Amino acid sequence: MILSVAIPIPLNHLFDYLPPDNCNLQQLKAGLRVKVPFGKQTKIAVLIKIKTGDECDISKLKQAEAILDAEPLLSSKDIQLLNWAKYYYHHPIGDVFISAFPTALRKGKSTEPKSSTYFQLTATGKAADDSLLHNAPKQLALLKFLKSQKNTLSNVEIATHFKLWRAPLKALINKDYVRTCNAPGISDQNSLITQQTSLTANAQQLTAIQSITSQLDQFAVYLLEGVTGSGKTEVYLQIIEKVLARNQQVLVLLPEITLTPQLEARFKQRFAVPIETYHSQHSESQRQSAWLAMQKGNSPIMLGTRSALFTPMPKAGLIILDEEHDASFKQQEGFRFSARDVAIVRAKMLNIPIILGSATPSLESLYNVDKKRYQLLRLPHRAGNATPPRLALLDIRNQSLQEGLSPQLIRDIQRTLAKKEQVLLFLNRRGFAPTLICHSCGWVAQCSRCDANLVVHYQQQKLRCHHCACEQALPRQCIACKSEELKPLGLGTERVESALHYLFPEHKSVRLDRDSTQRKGALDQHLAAINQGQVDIILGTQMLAKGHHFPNVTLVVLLDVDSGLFSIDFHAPERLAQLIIQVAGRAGRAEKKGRVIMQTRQPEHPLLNTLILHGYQAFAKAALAERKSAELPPYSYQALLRSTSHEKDSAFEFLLAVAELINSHTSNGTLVLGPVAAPMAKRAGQFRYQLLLQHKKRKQLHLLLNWLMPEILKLKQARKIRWSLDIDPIDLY
DNA sequence: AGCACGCCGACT
DNA sequence: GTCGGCGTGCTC
Repeated sequence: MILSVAIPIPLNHLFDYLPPDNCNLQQLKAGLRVKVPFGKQTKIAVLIKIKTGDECDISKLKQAEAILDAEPLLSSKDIQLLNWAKYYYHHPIGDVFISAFPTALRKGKSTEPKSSTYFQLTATGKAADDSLLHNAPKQLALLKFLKSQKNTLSNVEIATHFKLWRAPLKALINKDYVRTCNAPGISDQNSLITQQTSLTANAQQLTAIQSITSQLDQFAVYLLEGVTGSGKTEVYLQIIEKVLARNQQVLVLLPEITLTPQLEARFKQRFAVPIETYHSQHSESQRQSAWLAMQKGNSPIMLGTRSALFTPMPKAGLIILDEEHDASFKQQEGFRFSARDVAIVRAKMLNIPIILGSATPSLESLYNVDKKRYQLLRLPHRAGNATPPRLALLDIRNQSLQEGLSPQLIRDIQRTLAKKEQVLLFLNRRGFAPTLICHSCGWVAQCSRCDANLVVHYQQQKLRCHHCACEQALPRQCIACKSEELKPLGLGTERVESALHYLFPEHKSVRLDRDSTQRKGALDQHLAAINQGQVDIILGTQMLAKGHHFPNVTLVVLLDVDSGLFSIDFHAPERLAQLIIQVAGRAGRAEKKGRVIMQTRQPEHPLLNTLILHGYQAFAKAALAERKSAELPPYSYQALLRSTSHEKDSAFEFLLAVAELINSHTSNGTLVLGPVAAPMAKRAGQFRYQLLLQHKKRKQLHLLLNWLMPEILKLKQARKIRWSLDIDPIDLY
């Protein structure tokens, strides 16, 4: 018998081993982790196939060191999905398979909790002596709490609750859980769902809930388009309740931002079942226990980011992917999968529904609605009395600006402040100024390692590159001509902040960007101050755009909307429109009506006008029409080959060789665009080039790549540089 | 990806 | 005379 295993290295084939000594051959199943010798190292691999001895030459096979799991960690459905992903993304099999596991399990950690107390408790079925827990304050607190419930819990129940402590510690400490959970064991989930009062759904919410819950037993993709504040979460919660009642598991995927705690709180308030969370801020062991709780079917809900996508679920019933347009669902290095696209394939393989939620759906998803692949459900109204904000362009051509603020804008801000309402200013550029220029000779401070200007940071008295780790002291004299006429050029949040101080000296303003919130807890402090009304003007970058509620903000300003209009990337208009709507969503969420002002030097711009006059749907329609006439995705399919090297020529020559390879092969109609220098041709000392492949038929593009990938590995140019393949790239950058 | 082997420049 | 640079090749 031979074990074919996937090893996490950049080689696209399996490696064969003989089973380890004293191993029960009956227990060998795909999905087990195996420890194997590999060259001079040992690696953790995943068992993919079991072959009989006569399929290959046994004589030069090594023997595996150990089988690490008693039962497979991946089911055949999981393996099927990972195999699909490996083909679709043309990525090495071992890398793909290992990405399904939390890092602790990738390193070979045991799936058994190793606490000695745990074993004593499970072995004896008795509650432990307190003195055993002197090193484990959390366990001790839990045990003391459970013992205090003596009148409702038997000793065996105390031990069982305690046994489960790792994953749902908080849920256990919650009295509601203990009360509703007389016979613990997740198999009886119904008793764990709290019958708290859910909010009364409005007509649209009800339609959405009913459409989905009436067909929970089959695959379907629902696009839930809900404007900001329309109550998408309530729809999710009511549907999840139905899925839990069917004794099934739910995976909720969220963008990589700090929204998880808020949603987690809301879920915990609603459901008294264990709820797992899975994101990069958790420790390795926290992620392992969350993953295992789902994998064993012990927990019914997981809230997680992209990396939670492959978490095994023996009782999967529903996948929800919120903010589906968000770019963070695409992995941007290594195995570059789209969690949204793979989640849909997963739902299809499991024959369960998937809900994609967004206030600003991606153009691909709207296209799929058009093609009747997805079912559109709309929540067009804000909950309660809140009215949608009014959007307006403010022409700043020929206006004398004070640090980027036009006279009319300053008057509008003053009026809003006079009404004791808050103002939110958005500028997606941190630092004081993006450029430092010599007024005397024209010298510009540039990064030595990147094709980028250094950004002036006045508070720190530094010039910093926003693309690598480079920084230097702010010079007093021009490096070229020694003149002292150095001028900061352009606008960053730091500069606007100082302008706000002298324009509105009576009013408190706060700046929220990566620099001002680096200190742990700083962001929360600022947000608390804002919500307590201690702040009049909120100024910030991208991080303001998502999720936060500022109920007293009635004026939202995008200081410079033009910078988003000139990108070479065809995704840029879509991104900008989504950003505008998301930022606008921060205004007037309570009773007060909100307005949004966008400063522009392009007041006639068709995209901006369509968005403002006719809304996001109309914008999306127009943008899709443009994509269609240009034969861009989703009307064609793309794959992007990137190369980087510290030598300019070798990065270029590699892609040139690839292009020649394709062109000399057969022309199956694949467009070969490039190689060209990346938009930022040099970054952190590395030269960057790219080659774009495009075809109207996905199938044809993938056939070409099937042939091309092994050929690339044979190219001698490939060994000198680093390269990667990105299927369905979302930024050509 | 690692980690070896192997053949050429600056050092005790 | 060695130490060590990274080009090339292999991993069941």
